[in-house]
Parts: sequence; C-alpha cells; structure tokens
Amino acid sequence: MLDIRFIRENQAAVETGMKNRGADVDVAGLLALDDQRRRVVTQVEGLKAEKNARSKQIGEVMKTGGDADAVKAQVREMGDSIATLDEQVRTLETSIREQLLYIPNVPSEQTPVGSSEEDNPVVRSWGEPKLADFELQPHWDLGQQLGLFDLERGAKLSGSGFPLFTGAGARLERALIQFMLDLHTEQHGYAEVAPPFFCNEATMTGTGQLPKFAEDMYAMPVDGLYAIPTAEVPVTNMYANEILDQALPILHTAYTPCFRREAGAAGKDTRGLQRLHQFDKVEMVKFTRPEDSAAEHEKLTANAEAVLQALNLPYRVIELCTGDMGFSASRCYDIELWAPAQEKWLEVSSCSNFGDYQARRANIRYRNEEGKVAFVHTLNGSGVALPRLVIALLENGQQADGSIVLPDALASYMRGNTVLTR
RNA sequence: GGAGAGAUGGCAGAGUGGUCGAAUGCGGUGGUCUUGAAAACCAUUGAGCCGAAAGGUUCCGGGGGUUCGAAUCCCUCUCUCUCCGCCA
Repeated sequence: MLDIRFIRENQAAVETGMKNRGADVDVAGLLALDDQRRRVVTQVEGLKAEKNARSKQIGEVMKTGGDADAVKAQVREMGDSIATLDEQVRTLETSIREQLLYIPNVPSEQTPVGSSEEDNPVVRSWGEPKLADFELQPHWDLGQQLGLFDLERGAKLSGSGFPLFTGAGARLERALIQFMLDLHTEQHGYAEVAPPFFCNEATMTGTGQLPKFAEDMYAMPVDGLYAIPTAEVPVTNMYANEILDQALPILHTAYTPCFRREAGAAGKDTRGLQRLHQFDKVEMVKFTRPEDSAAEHEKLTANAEAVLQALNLPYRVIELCTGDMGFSASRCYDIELWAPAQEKWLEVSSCSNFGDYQARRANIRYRNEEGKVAFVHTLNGSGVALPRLVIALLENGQQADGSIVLPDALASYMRGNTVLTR
C-alpha cells in the first residue's frame, strides 16, 4: 500500500506511475477524501481536548463535595457531537484505506516503461541451447514413457492441473526441493522455514493478494482461510505488526506447495506440467533496510540463477516493464528456462523488489540509525518453481535412446542414479 | 469437543473508576569514572494520527457497551496456557 502522505506530496509522480502500469486510479479523488478527513480530525480533536479538560474539572469539583450536574450535562452533549464526528472520521478512513488497498505499487524509476510483455528487455542470457541430431520429444511424452507422472490419474483425484508424480518423477520432485533448499541455506545464507499452507485474510492482504485477487485463490470460507499461491505470503507476513530488533537483512527460504486457480487462464499452456493448479516451489524472501534493497535484489536474482547454473540449464533474465509487472512490485526480473522441444522460454522465477509497499500493508518495521521507526523493504523470488524446472530437465537431458540424463549436482539426491530409463 | 486461567511498553511484571501512556526490574541509548573494559552511578528510552511549530489526540489482544471520566466495570470475539477427552 502506498503512503497517503507520499501520494499527497508526489501526486504527479504517482499519477505517472499508474499511467505507465496501465492502471486506472483516481488519485485526485483520493486526495480530496484525505483533505476532508484531515479537516474533520482537527475539528474533533479540538472538541476532545476541551471535553477531557472539563471531565478533569468534574473530578476536582466532586472531590470537594461540590455539585457538578450542570457541567456533566454539558460534557455529555459534547460527547454526542464527538461521536458524530468520530463516525465521520472512521468512514473517511475506511474508504481511504479501501482505495489504497486497490492501488498498485509505483514502479521504480529504473523500471523500463512499456505496456506488455513485448516490451520486456532481455538483461542477460546464460548457457547454450541444446542441439540434438535426433528429434526432441516434449516433456509430456517423456514423462509418460518413463513413468514420471500420471496426469490422468491426478485429474481423477482433483481435476486437471493437479499433478500426480510417480516413481522416479516423485523422487525427482523431492530431490530438487532438497537440492535447492540446501543450496540457499548452505551457500547463500538463507534461514529455512516451513510455514503454514493456508493463511487468513489479514495475511493475504499483507502481501497484496487480497482484496483485489481473491478470484485467483482457493478459499475455505468455512474456516476463513485461503490456500497460499506462494510461500511469499506466509514468510513475508511472519513479521507482520512487528518492529524488528534483529540485524537486517533477514533472509528466509521455504519450500511450500502453491495453489492457484489460474482463473482466466483456461486453455493456455495446459499441456503437461506447464501451468498447474498445484505446484511445488522453493522461495526466497528478504527483509532489508531501504538503502540496501536494490543491491539485495541483484543478489537475490543471482541466487536464483545459481540454481540453474548448478543444473547446467540455459536461461535468460528479462526485466519486466511497467505494464507487465505484478501489483505489489516496484521492480522485477523474470528468469526463463529454455525448453528445447517446445522451443519456448518458460518462466521459473520472478524476483521482485517491493520497496516498502508490502511492509506498509503488513506493518513490518525496524529502527534505523537515528532510532526512528521505519518500514523495511521486502523482496522475494522463486528459487525456483519446480514443474517448469522439471520440464527443462527432461527436455534438455533427453538422449537419442529415450532416456534422460540428469545433472551431476542431483546425483547425491537421486541415490546416485542420474539416468532415468524405462 | 469439555472445564478452568490468562492477554499491559523490546522482555519480565505491577496496576480494580479520575492524580495512568502506565510503577518496578531487565534490556537499549547517551554520559560520569577508567589506559581500555567491567562494575557502579546519572540521564534518557513505546507507537499511530492532526499540526510549520507549540501542542493536541488515539492506543494497555480485537470489537461493542456503562460513565462527566475506563488499562480498571459489563458483553462479545480471537489467541495463549493448564487439565480431561479424541487423534497423526
């Protein structure tokens, strides 16, 4: 959420930011409400000051045995006006907050301006695309031939988009989770957490999923819970409503399944493991001082890339433009793996700097050098999402004989067996 | 699921109607002393909102009520702890 004072003092910049995002936001209308709110607050607080003073007088009069009934009646009347004005303030504050919750973050000045994914610049590439002298098979054929997953039975259990991994495929899923968690905890300095998979409304609001994106999530209304679409939600909100007294930055990594309704995405990339309602992901989350977040964002992205380099998979990093960036982000890199059989790039990681946008929503603060309380910056990135990583491993690792050779880095996690055969 | 107890500042823990944003201890910060450190001593130390400032106002788990006045009384919700039951 944006700071209403920031909007007040930077109206033009906020309006430009919204325009660059393609977001329709009535900044002037919001500021008019804010103006009204401040006027009423000033008025009601003056009344309260007077009322408090009179109440105190009543106490003194009564202590000396005097008669205070007349003053009491007067003060009671003041109380009535105060109640009316307080109600106005509450209404104004509620509607201001409602509007703020629907306003996306202002893009960073460094974020390239653009209207769609067409405008996302490629920042760098790593590795060479696979060349083969045989016809490459798509991962869904490979998976079926080698018995790595059974999507029909998965659909029987829950519907399409809920994968059932089997045999070496299930093992590979577990191996990758463990491999990535080990890498981030042992090499990159992240502290592992294992959070809840269902979160309440306040938590979902803290990171920006609610109120605007309720339709994208699985909900359990009986219990007031939502299935998490990413570990970002529980891990970022771990410190909601706290003033952190530990040294920053704080780095966490977590494995969780992720649940997405993918509302509106029906029919798109539905083949195989490309787009699922449930998938596994290892996530990295950072809490930093404002002045450190840009540098930490680069490191976070490098940490995600390290996973792909260790697995020797070709990828590219693109930067999302203003029109393609997520709701809460001020800056964002996507990492895409090359899927040689389908000849397309697959997004496996999204590394975002949220500035203080989420911290303000979730009320996560720290004490700066002057001892002042201030909002932290939050960042997160996938490190990385599993299904598309599996796609790349299968399609890149396939051999002419139909077997799949996995990278050596996974050997110890696969009990030494890095060749998947029938 | 049943019974009981509790929720106060970074932590511990007082406070049962006005003198309470809140004792005391610990911790934090600054200082005195010291070659340096420790100890001791002194001072200081919650957050939000309005305001240029002075200052004002709100907050003692959340919400509501009683009262001129609520951390304190009443209702309600949530959470935590203890015991019982059930259970991976």
